[in-house]
Order: sequence, then structure tokens, then C-alpha cells
Amino acid sequence: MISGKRQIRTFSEDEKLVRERRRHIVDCAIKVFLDGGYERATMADIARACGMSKGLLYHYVSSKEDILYLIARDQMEGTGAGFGALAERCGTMVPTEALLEYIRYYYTVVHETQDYQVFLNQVAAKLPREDRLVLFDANNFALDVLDGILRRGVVSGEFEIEDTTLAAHNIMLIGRSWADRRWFLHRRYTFEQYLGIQTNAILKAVRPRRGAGAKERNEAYGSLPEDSDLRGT
Amino acid sequence: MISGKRQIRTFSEDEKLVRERRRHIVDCAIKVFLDGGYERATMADIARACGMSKGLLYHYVSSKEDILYLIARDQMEGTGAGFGALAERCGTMVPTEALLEYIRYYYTVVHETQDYQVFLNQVAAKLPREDRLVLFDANNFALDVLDGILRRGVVSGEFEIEDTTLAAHNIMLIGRSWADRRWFLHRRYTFEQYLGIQTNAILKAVRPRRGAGAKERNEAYGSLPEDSDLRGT
Amino acid sequence: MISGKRQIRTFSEDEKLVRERRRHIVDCAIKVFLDGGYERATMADIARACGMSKGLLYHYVSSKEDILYLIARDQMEGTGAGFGALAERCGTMVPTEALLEYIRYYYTVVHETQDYQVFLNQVAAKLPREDRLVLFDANNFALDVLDGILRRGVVSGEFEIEDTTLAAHNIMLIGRSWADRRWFLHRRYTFEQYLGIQTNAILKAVRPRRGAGAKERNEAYGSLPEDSDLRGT
Amino acid sequence: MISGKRQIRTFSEDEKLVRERRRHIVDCAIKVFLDGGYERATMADIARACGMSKGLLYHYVSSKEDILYLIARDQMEGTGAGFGALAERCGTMVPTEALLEYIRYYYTVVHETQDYQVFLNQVAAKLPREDRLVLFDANNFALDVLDGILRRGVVSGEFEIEDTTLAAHNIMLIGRSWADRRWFLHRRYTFEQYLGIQTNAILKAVRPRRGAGAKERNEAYGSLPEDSDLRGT
DNA sequence: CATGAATGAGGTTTCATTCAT
DNA sequence: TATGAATGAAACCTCATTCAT
Repeated sequence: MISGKRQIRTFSEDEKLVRERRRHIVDCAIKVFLDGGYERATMADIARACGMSKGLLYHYVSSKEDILYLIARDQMEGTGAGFGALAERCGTMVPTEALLEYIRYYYTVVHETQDYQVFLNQVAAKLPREDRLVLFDANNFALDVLDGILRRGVVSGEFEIEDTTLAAHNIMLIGRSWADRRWFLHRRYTFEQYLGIQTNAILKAVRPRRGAGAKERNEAYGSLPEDSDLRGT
Repeated sequence: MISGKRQIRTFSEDEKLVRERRRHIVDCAIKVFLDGGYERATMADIARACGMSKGLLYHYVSSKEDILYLIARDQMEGTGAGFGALAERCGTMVPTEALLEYIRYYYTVVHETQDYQVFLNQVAAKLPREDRLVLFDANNFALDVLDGILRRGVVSGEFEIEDTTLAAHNIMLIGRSWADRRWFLHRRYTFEQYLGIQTNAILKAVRPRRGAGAKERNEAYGSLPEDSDLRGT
Repeated sequence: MISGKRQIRTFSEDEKLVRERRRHIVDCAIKVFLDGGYERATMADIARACGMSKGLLYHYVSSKEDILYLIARDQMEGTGAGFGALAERCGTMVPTEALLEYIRYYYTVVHETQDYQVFLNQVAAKLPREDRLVLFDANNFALDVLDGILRRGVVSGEFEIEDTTLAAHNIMLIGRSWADRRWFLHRRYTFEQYLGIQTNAILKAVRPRRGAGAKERNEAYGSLPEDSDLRGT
Repeated sequence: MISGKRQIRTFSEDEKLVRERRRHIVDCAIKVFLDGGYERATMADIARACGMSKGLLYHYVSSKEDILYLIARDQMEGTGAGFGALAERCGTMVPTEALLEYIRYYYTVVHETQDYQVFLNQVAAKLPREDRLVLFDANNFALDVLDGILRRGVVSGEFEIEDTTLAAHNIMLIGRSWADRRWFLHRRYTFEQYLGIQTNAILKAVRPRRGAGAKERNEAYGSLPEDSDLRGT
């Protein structure tokens, strides 16, 4: 579903070494990019951060742009599988459970890969069209999974949603904002608090306003009583 | 509350001309920045876009960074007044009305200044600290206004919200996403559709789950019957 | 003997005005040049210092280099006449008197035109060859006058000098150093002190070591007793 | 006593290479600066003179100003040690001998480093304050050494000088003029002639006018009979 | 006579990329 | 495999000079 098509030039033939080194490069480069931005970072900076010479860096990567691509691909590959598994897992759950599972998973991924999120947000526009589409597809896949869950919930009567796609979009948006707006949010909430409050808000927004869905409410967000304030954990 | 302090060097003393030309520069530069990003844009590009020579550009602006600042300041000045007036207007309304007014206003501003929004989002990190704070303050002010409205609604019983600050954050986030994620949203919704659906979703999310608030629902979003599908307008 | 040959373009036909304005330009420009140097000074700086617009400046001067030339020529013309008169005056004096007259005159000119001296010293190298020769000639003329005096003194037995040209060179050098090394000298001596001490030193250096010249010594430097310490005046 | 403090950025870590290259740059740059002046010289000119690309030049030097500093420092370091040794050497000599030693040493240094002298004279004013002080200190040190010698001579009765500091200043001035006024002097005298005549002139100027010092006269300037004409060597 | 907006060549500096060792 | 010296295109910015008003 997500795949790195582009071939990147290398002077090495030891595939395992190449993979290892590239991972190292990606990890270091992202740090360099995060302060100062992609354009301002020089290959010398990156090489230094990697503990390599510029020459060696060019053995594993053929241009600065390649590193951007590697970062994007890495991120995709890393989480792509996760979303595939998530989709499967959710397929067997009742919609509310699935939604809770999805939220917890997605928000946690965002939390754990903040740097990538922030970075990709900043530079997505600069990726060559082709690479940008890879990111785009990954996002769409994740959105479709969530959309599916919501749709099932609407059909089953557990959810009452005017536009499931937009709802899914909102839910993901709020998750990503934990990374995008971290300078605002992190000083006010812990991740667990954020996750808890937002989960409750989302449930309230998607559930029917009265009657029907009442029964399932008790499973909401890890079986916590619906009004429990998760803050202060 | 929001103020452009910094002085920008100019070689001209004709204030009116300077103002005019700077506005022109800002308008053109933003377009240049939007494709390719701030760093990639050269002063030559900008000059060309403005229909000036590089030299003349430097009569009105002393560096590329100045243009960034001008864009930010312009945006702030333009909308700063708006939010002040909005705050006042909302002060005399019942919370639900005020919320609707706020949403319509904010989302419309985002819609009409998309380019600025997208651009500022990309480069906020690159602004010198001082200038960044100006943006930050503006955002916080707008957030506080909304937070106040929500709080009043909670007190009056019109709203049922666990964390008003986070709710305000979410509402603004969703509004900005009309600009930030336009490549996704604009091909699926018109602005009016987007505004309608999201308004309904927000109302559902903030209203008490049953009983009390029910009466007001009929005024929701410009008196449309609550279940009307705004799509397809 | 010294003449400005070069024609400088002007748009004005009122010769008197042109002369006046050029004098003004020279006076102001020299100040600008003195802090920051010729190359660093911009025509805008100069125009501002003159209280004119750049455009008007170009009515009286056709290039930045022209100003350099004007300064040099002005200086030459101003002092050229002076040296002519000096030469005549000295022709009728006994050598020692003539020497004293020369020293006092030259050192005073240097003192009163310090800015010119310092400035010309710095930029002489940058003047176009032709203009540089004008300065060169002026210097040589002044040197010849002094050389003549010394020679006469040697013939008359008042002076005992191995090489009169070199001696003349030394005397002028010491005079110019009041301007060239002013940061060192001005904080230690007043001009009068400097003039007095150096005059005495020069007299001692040029007079015969014993016998003959002894008589005249009493007229030395304004009839001061030879051992008087001029410092502390 | 004289020290190069400032660190200059370099991209190379091979210290030996950096030192070598910088020396090369200094040697070439000085030539470029000497015709046309510091400001007119472009980095491209300098790079060409060095036989390097502009880029490589910037590996060893971080700005044009750095080159100025390197030249100044080089000069100081080279001669600084020399003056220290000279001071020591002179300490054990009788004043007249010391004076002769000093003159010969200083004038020779000026002769051998003409380019530096002329250049530094032109640009001293442009050096950043801090760097200028280094030059200033070096000069003052050299002046103090000479002043000390003259003072000792006055005490011992070998010299008769009204103001030793000013005398020292004059002696150095005359030495430097061999470089500063070379276009005038070099076509008239060889260095040895110049040294000889000026030495004699200085001796005559500092010695008592009669009696006392007479004995030592025979050692004057390398034991040459006092009236010998050194010209024509 | 007077202005200052406009130009564009040219200066300094940076940095992605190559390649000899 | 590994290095870092070397390149040169291209960026930002300045300023002498012109010319319409």
C-alpha cells in the first residue's frame, strides 16, 4: 500500500550496511532539520551530526533532497504496517470500541513521532510531487480506516454523524495538533490528559444525542465512567 | 493589543508611496513564497513578481526577512481590529449565538486569507523570536475570546464542556484546517458546506447531551432545521 | 605652476554658482571621506552631508572620482599660491631666517589643513595617474624651495648638511607627521610646543657643529634663548 | 607583548595546511591590495592571485576583513620578536652604539617589509578597533625601546636632546619614510646610501654641540670617518 | 535649477556536489 | 570504504549613475 519506489544511488553494495547507515542518517538529519529548517541545514551540518564525512554521506544518499525522501518513506513504512494491522484489529470490534482503539493508537503514534510530524508538516510542500503523493496516500489510507469505522457506527446506530469523512478528518486533525501545536499544548496538558479529554469530546460529538446509543456508553474510553475527569492522572 | 513595532529601513520619504509599494510587495511576495517556500524564493523572483528591479525592491525593504515581517504584520493588523470588534459584539449575545457568530467570523477570515494562513503556518518557526511572539499573542487573544464565550455557555447551562480551552483550541483548529489542508478539503466541499457541517458538529459537541439545551437547537446555524444536509447547495 | 587641467562636466552655466557649490561639496565630502574612507562613502552620504539631492550633486560633479580630484586641486590651488609667495619672501632672507620662516609656514599649513593632509595621504594612491602627478609636482615644488634655502645656507656656511635634498625631505616629513600621526602627537603636545621643539631640533641638526654658526644661534626660533624649553607654554 | 588573539574560522582541520595556505593568501593578497587599495580589491581578484577558487579561499578565511587582520598579525608576529631581542641587545651597549644598532635594525626591517609598511599605513584606519590597537601597541613598544636608549644617552652626556620621545618619533618616521615615500626616495638613493646619510644626520642632531661627546664620534656609524660620504657605494 | 525613483552591474559570501587520494 | 579539499553557480545586497518630472 505504501511503497518507496524511487531508487536512491549508493556506492555501497552491502545492502545491510546501506540500510543501517541510511536509518542513522535519517535519525540524525531530522534533528538537524528541526532546528533551522530544511533549507538552512547544510550537508556539512548533517554529516557532522551523523559523525561521517561529507564524502561518506554521499555514498549513501545522492542529494540533500534524497534525505527528505528517506525521512518521509521511513515514516510511512514504519507506521504503514501499523495502520494495516490496526485496520484488521478494528474490523472485528464494535464501532465504539474500534473508534477508541483507533484514537488511542493514532494519538500515540503522533505523540511518539512528534519530530517527524512537525517536520513533515513543514516540508511536505517542498517534496517533489511524486514523494508528496506517497505521504498523501498514507494519510488517506489512515483516514479511510477511520471513516470506515465511523460509517459502521452510523449504520449500527451507535454514532450519529452528519459527514463521516469530515468527522474522521477532524479526529485526525486534533490528534496531529498534539505535535503541530506542541508549544501551546504541552505546557498545559500531559499526553494522557490530552488523550482523555479529547477522547471524551469526540465520543460526545459522535454519539446520538439521546435514546439508542446509551447502552454502549459504558465502554467508552477504556470503560471509564463517562464523566470521569481524566486530568490530574 | 497587536502592534507592529519594528521599523523597516526605506530610502524613500514619501510615506504614501512606501505604504503602497510595500502592500504590493507583500501581495506579490506571498505568492512567490507559496510555491517553493520562503527559503527557495530569491529576491530576484520577488522583484520580478513585483515588476520591479532588485534595486528598487531594496528601497522599500531592507532584507528578505523584512518581507516576512511585513506579511506577518499586515495580517495581524488586518485581523487584529476584527477580533476586537468581534469580542465586543459577542459580549452582548447569548453564548450559543456568540459561538455561531464567532465561528462564522473566524472561518470566513481563514477562508479569505488562506494564503496568509498557509504561509504563516509554514514559516512561523523562522520568524525572529520577537516577531513570532506577535503572531502568538494574536492567536492567544482570539483563543481567549472564544474560551470566554464557551465558559459563559457552560455557566448558563447552554454548553456542557469538559475543558473549554481545549474545546476552543479544537474549534479554531478545524477552522484553520480549511486553509492548511485545502488540497484535501476544497475538492470535496464548498466553503459554505464546510462551514455548515462543521458548525453543526461543533454545536452537537458542546451542547448538553439531553434535556436543558434542547430548546435552543432550533436556532442552530442560521435557523436551518437541524438535520438538513447542507451539502449539495 | 600647479593647475587643474581636467574639465569637469557641469549642467550649470552660472560659473560663480558652480564654483561656490563645488567648494561646498569639497568641504562636506572631505568630512564624509575622513570617517570611513573614500570607497565606503556613498554618493548618498555625500549628498546628504551637502544638503543636496543626489541629482543636484551630479549637476556639479560628474562622478565620485571627480570629487577626489576637486579636493586635491583645491588643496593645491589654495597652498600653491602660498608657496610661491613664500619662495619669494625667503629669497631675500638670510638662510637661517628663511628656514625658520619656511618651517613656521609649512607646519602651520599642515596644522590648518590637517584633514586634507590625512585624507590625501590615504587616497593619493587611488587618484588617476594624471591627478596624482599634480600632487606630486606640488610637493616637489615645495621641496625645491626648501632645498634651495638649505643649499644657500651651506654655501654661506650657516648650515652644515650632508645631503640637502634629504634634509629638506626630513623637515617636511616631520611637519606632515603632525597631521599623519595626530592620534599620537596631539595628545602629547600642543601645536606651538611641537613647532618649537621640532624647530630647535632641526636647527641643531643643520647648523655647523662648532665655531662658525654659533653667532646666529641667538636668532633661532623667534629669538628665544637656545635652551629655553618651549614646552609648558 | 604582541599577540594575535582573534580566532579565524576555517573549514579545514589540518593545521599545517591552514597555516601554509594562509601565508600564501597573505602574500598574494598584499600584492593585490597594493595596487588599487583594499576596498577596490575583490575576493575574486585575491582568489585569482592565490591561484584558488573563491570557494577555497573561504575555507581558510571567513571574510575579506580577516585577510586584513592576518596581514597585520603576520607582520606583528614577525617583527615583534625582533624588537624584543633588539631591546635586550641594546641594553648592554653604550647609548651611541645602541642607537646605531637600533637604526640599522629598524631601517632594515622597514626596507625588507616595505609592502607591509605601505599597506598597513593605508589601511590602519580601517582595521577594527581591536586589531588597530595591536598595531598601535607594537609601534609604541618599538618607540619606547628607542626612547630608552636616547634617555640613557642624555643621562650619560652622550646625547643632547630636548625631547627624547619626539626625537625617537622623528627617527622612526624617517625610517618608515623609506617605504612610505619610496616613489620619491628609491629613485634617488640606494638603501645603503639612505641609511648612511640619515644615520649621520641623526647622530649630528642628537650629539652635544661641542665638547663632551667628541670622543665617541669616531665610532659613529660603523667607525666610518665622520665626513665620509656614504653615497656612491 | 532641483528631485529622488529607478536601474543593474558587481561585490561578498554560502554550499551542494565532485573527486583525487 | 572513507576523507575533505576543491569547485563554481547562485544567493543576498549595495550603490554609482541616469532621467522623467
